[in-house]
Amino acid sequence: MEKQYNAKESEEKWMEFWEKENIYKFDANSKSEIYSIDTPPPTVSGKMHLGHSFSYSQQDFIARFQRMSGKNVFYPFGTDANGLATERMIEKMKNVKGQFMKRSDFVELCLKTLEEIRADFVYDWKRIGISADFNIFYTTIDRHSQKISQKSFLQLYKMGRIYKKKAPFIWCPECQTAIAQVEMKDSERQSNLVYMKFDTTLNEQITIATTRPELLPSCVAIHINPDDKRYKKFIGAKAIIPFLNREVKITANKDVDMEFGSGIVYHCTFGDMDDVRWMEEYNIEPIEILNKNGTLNEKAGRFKGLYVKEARKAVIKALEEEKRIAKTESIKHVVNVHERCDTDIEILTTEQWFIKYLDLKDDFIKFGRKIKWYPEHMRIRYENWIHGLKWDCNISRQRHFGIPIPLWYCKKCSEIILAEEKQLPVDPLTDKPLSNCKCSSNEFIAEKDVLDTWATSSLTPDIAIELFNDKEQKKLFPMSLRPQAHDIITFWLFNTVVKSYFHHKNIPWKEVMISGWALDPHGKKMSKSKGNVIEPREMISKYSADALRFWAAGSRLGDDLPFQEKDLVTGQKFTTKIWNASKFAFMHLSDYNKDDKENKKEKQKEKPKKIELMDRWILSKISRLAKECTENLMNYEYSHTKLATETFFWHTFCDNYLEIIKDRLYNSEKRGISPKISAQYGLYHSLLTIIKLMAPITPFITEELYQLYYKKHEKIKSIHIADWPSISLIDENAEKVGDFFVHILQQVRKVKSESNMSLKKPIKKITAKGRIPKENFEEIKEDLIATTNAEEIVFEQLDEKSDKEYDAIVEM
RNA sequence: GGGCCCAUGGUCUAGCGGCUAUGACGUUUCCUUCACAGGGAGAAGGUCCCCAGUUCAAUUCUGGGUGGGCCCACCA
Repeated sequence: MEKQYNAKESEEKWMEFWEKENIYKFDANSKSEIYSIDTPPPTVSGKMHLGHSFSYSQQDFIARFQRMSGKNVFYPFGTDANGLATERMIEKMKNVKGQFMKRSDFVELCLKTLEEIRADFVYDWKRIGISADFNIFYTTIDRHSQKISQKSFLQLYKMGRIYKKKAPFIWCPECQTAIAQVEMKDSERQSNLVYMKFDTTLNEQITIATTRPELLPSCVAIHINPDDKRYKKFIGAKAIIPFLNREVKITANKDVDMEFGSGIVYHCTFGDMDDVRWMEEYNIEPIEILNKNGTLNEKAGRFKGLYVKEARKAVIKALEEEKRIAKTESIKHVVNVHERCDTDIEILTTEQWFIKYLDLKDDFIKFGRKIKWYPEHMRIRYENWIHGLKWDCNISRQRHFGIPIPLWYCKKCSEIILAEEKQLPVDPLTDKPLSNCKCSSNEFIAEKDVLDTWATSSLTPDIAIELFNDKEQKKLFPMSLRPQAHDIITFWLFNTVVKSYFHHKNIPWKEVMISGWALDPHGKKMSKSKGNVIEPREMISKYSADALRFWAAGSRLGDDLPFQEKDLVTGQKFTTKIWNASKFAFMHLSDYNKDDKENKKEKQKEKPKKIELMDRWILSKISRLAKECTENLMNYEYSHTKLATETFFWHTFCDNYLEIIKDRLYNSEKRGISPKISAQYGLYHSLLTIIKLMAPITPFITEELYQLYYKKHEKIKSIHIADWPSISLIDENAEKVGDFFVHILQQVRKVKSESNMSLKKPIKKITAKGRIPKENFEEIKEDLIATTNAEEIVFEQLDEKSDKEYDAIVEM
């Protein structure tokens, strides 16, 4: 055994070993209970970040625990390669523009490129020890996923849940596609609030403040709060739009904030979703002036052809020329931008596909309550989101790369012709329907839109399960667990419940575990723009994957944890310590079974006839520990397992137990062979239990130690498929006596330390006082003399009146 | 504006109606050739955010406040 543990070498070795030996392979034919995990497929655009290593480690603790507990773990791995994020990455990598290419060519390029980078991307997950079965692999864009996603679309269509509608929706002029609510993010910026003067039919001007003067040609009404005494008189009159000399109504609207700007709102097409709502409420016709690429159209009159930002300047200039600007204020405000490209979003009326689901809010909440949430309070976020839903789910995107919406339109009668399930996956642009239209026409127009990423990612349980045959599928659904972080409860989790509701009339998983986030050292979110991003690869090469996982086990499930590099040192120290302790143990266990011939016939061949009291003590203590850890892990409380095992290992096992048994191990000629075998027995089982309890958290070092010694006795190929410890050797009296031992030992150490003595220095006499039976004291006396290095120890029984449980008088 | 979570020695964290409040990092004194100096034995360091209530008893339960984080909505 090497003097020092080489984490890098060892971790790479075992990572390859696990893969080669198929340690984590799912056995579809096994009769064991299945534990299935619907893992988040990480987005391939970009490297693994620290947040990933945090939450994936946490789910892996559970996967490994369940596997060792005898479950047949179904743990597929997928990547999310669908959607805009990927499209943009490929465009950048290959220096192309999707919109100038034939769709099929572009998609082919994307698929090819993804194939090139996949191994490198997935490597990160393997490297931190994720115990998924990487052979059960999917990407959300492969043919298999396309088929399932399109099938889902067709089924929903036939259920009457899908409709196409022309409606104002959030639009990104840069990507030129509709986007979802969740794809927007806030961007705070400095803008000018321009106070514009409009003429009115009352022959008195009104002043309106806006940050978007360029929308002026699209103004359809002016809104004033009826409670506003300043402007009340204008209600019912008309305002005249500058440059266009168009009259618009001035209406009463209670939604108007009298405090903001001048207290008057000009209602445009469309400044925000309020404008859309008001349009319906007041039955006003929109005047759309924006093209899909963000330029103004002919309805904008003299501003036609300008991009929004240019138009803003031009309108302000024109207003100035007519002396219509009262003042300009510089304000800080928040605008919505597309999270992928940081472009200001607009609201445009386009034709989009929707899933109708607003009527099912109550059912979704009911389903949410059928799932067991860890931690429980995360369910409230889910319900909150559902309560706040205002629109049906938009699922169409006007992009090249994505899963095509599987239908055509009849050229003659405009009838919709759906693809048939047997022809999936289908691309309407290159494929044709299998039969003619009812009107007997065989000419079709392809639907060009593709499905939004979430329309597919919400099917990950189906995608994974449908890789198997019908019989196996039944065993796999609903899945046991959905692990993920809390930020995507509102879309990925929610959308998956929705799809499962429609397709299975059932919840997709029985339990969900929601991880927190890895934050920067000051408790702030990590982001590229703040420059506070920590690279897991760097941390792994500097410390180790085990150290990183050890850190990830340090906070309760659901809690965010600020990352501090020094915490990785703790994990690293742990691996060193357990390496050294094992080195010691294996040295003393090398002759263990050999010396034990007399018992070899029996089943428990290595069990000695008499187990010494202090060995019964450690075995009893560790039995309790194992039980506690098992219960904790059943409830996803891996942090308790880590803390309890770590503390036990370091203090109870290393500082005390190893010191106590040294004499019996080293000096068997003096102490006898039987006490030595007893110590070996205690050592063998307590260390093995510790290694097993830590195996889910630090899989590499524990595998290394298992392979070095235990494998030849335990005969199982890897510790990660060995049995979870169910050791049950509780001995209350041994615990009581052992605790007495430890207290006396501590007392002696304290006295020595306080007088600056070496712990090895002999002492004359110890008077050990306690409440244990005298005969038990005799049993531990020799160990106690050896461990404390005392010449003489006398025992005194403490009586009932004493306020102390233990006491020791040390004479030097 | 709405919701959720969190608040414990300098830093991070465990915990619980009653114990001297857990552990790690850091600080500090000493020890150490026999697994480990990336170690061991000690020490110092806390009004368990504030206020009120429930209780024989509150760091723990309830209400209010303050501060932080996240999600959602709004932002003319």
